[in-house]
This record gives sequence, structure tokens and C-alpha cells, in this order.
Amino acid sequence: MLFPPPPPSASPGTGGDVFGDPFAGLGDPFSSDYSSGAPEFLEGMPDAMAKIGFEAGDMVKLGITPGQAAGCAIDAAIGGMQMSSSPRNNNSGIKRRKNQARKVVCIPAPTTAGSRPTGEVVPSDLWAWRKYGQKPIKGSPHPRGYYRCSSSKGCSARKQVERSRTDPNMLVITYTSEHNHPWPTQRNALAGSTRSHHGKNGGGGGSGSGSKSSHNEKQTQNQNVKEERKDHRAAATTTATTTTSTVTTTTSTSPVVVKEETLAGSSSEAQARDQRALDTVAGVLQQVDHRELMDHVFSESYRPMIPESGQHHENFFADFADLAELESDPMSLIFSKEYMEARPSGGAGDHGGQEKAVAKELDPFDMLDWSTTSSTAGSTFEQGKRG
DNA sequence: CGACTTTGACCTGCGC
DNA sequence: GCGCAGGTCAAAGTCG
Repeated sequence: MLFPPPPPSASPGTGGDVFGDPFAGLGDPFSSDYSSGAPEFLEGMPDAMAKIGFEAGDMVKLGITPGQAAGCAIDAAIGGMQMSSSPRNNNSGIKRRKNQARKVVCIPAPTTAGSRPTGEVVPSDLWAWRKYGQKPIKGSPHPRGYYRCSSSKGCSARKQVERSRTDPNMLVITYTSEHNHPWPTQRNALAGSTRSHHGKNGGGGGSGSGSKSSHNEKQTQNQNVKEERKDHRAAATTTATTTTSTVTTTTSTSPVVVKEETLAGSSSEAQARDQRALDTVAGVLQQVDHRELMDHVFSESYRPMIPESGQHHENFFADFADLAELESDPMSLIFSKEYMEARPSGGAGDHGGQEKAVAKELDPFDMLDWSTTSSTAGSTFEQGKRG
């Protein structure tokens, strides 16, 4: 996600130190009376989303709907502005380590793919993560999982995974610290891929792929693939939602349909709130030309985090496309789809220098790359654009 | 045996 | 200094 520097009006260091306070001046979205419309908040929604770096392209990249995006905007905002569930905690902000740069990513929660026996769902990215803790979070019905990078011993990269408070179908992933090593070349680095789907109990079963031998990974993955395929057919509704939303947001057509699918099961109040937010965001999206959107998605902001050879990228994309087929994982699904769609005008057969450029720009890791903010004044806010 | 998850205990930052 | 709540540690157990 692309996080622009906070506007001068933002107030870093007041709990909203990551984003400033994206809702500054908009009122507290959680204390707003939605039954009466909360116009000041909704009117400011697009601006609020922009403040936290939520752009239309990000929604396309991640295959989420405007409604979900709005929810993520809220969730991301909560990250810097804790819900005022108690007088003591009144917008004081959640506790966080000092000088910790963070990046918040919202993605559609995988349905059965990547799910654990406990029901927890962890999306795949290509780093290897090892879970080291889980905590119930005040104000959220869902626990937060804590993961650290297991690819390299000295790597301080961490991530937190929790379900969106506003949309259980969305996952809010917070990345902390950077990897100090190249990303794994093996395709086994699939955080969230299950070690075993048929564990006897919760312990030992579950996610994490880590640095186990690729042979074991493949074995497990192949098993999972079969089950996932089966599960995905069963869970066609949810999966289709992810796919459809990608299309509808890029074509700016009838996002309401998507919203209805994605919000199924929400409370009527939440639906009403999401609907209003959706309408607002949809209005913004409809002003965005499809091509501009795609241009943005595959724009200069997409630079490989770690320079690799062109050959590497070519292999990577081949692998990734392969994975997309196998996994039906939101990330791979989205990426493979968009990669194909965004091939240079010549189409799939258009190779050559342009392909290299595309490969360079389409590094999927930039999806999760650092475009961070930091509580430290004067820090870089968009590391993803660093040379 | 090594890597993993789970989970209770402990640590830490922050507001009062 | 106290208490709250988020973040981390580490022992126990599982799995291949």
C-alpha cells in the first residue's frame, strides 16, 4: 500500500503516530451516530482514505471492494486511533514500540485456503513466518496473531494478522521492521500454508511454512491444494466475491453488487454504514478511468524491493502464476490476474525489453513492500519508492 | 530432530 | 507508582 506523508494537518505522536490521525477533523467514526447518517465522517471518507494512503489502485491490487476498502480505512485508522472503549482509553492510541516503522495492509481473508483448524485464516505472502504469539485485542472480537520471519535467524521482520473489525472478510496485516535478507527463492515460503490440515489438535497444526524442506512443503501443499480446490468450490460465493470485486472495481460498474456479496452476514447497522461508505468510495472510483487505474497499479511505485536479475523475475512470475492456479489464494489470484491483464499492450506474446520493465514494475513483493510511516519525526514515509 | 503452534506468564509503554 | 493493554517469551506438545 502506498502511504503518502501525512498532511501538515495530521497530528503525529498522539497515538495516531503512524498515519497521523486520518480522521482528524472528521469526527470519531466510532462515536458517530450512523443511524442519523454521520455526514461529516462519510463525506470525508475518501479524504480519510487518502490520508492513510488508501488509493483506488490499492483496492485493485488487493482485489477488495470499495466497501471493504472503506472498512480497511477505518481499521487502519484504528491502528493509530484506538477505539474509545473506555474513558481511560479515549483516543489515546494503542501502545506500540517506539520508533517502530509499520505498514498496514488490508487483504481479503482467504476462506478455507490457508485456514487453520482453529478457523484462523492467514494469507500467503512469500516470506516465511513463524507464529510466536496471539492475543485477544480489546475492542475486537478477533484475536491478533503475531508472526516473525523464520527465513533468517537474524531477521527482525514481524507481522501482525487480525481480522478487520469492520469487515470480518478482510484481514489487516501490520508489518513491522524490514527483512534483512533476500526473499526466499523457494516457493515454499507461503505464510499461512498449512503444515497439516488434519492435525489431531490445534497444537502443531496450523500455519507457517518456514524453512522446512521444500519436499515437505510440497507434500503438504499438494495435499492442501486438493482440499483447497474442493473447499473453494464449496466456498464459491466468497471466492467469487474476491474475483468479482477485482473486476468491478476496475471497471467501475455496479460495485453495489459486490458489496452485497461481501457484506452478507453483517449486521444491518454495519451494512448500512458500509453501504454509505461504499457509495462514497464508489463515487470516487467512478471518476477514475480504468486505464489510469491500471497505470497507477503498475506504476513506478512498483519497484522490486530487492534487486534481482531479470531471469529471476521471469522465473518468479512463472512460478507465481503456477501458484495462483494451485492456491486460489487472494494474493496469488489477484496478482496473476492483474499481471496477465496488465501485460503490455502487445499482449501475452509481447516479450522483449518491455517485459523486463513490466517484470521490474510488477514485483509482487512491492505489494507488501515498505511504504511505511514511522512514529519518528522526519522519517521516510514511502520507503517503497526508495532507490 | 528440527520446526512448528499454542498459550500462560512476563515485559513494556503509556495515561492517569 | 499503578493499572491497563499490547507485545514477546518460552515451555509444552505435535508433526513429518
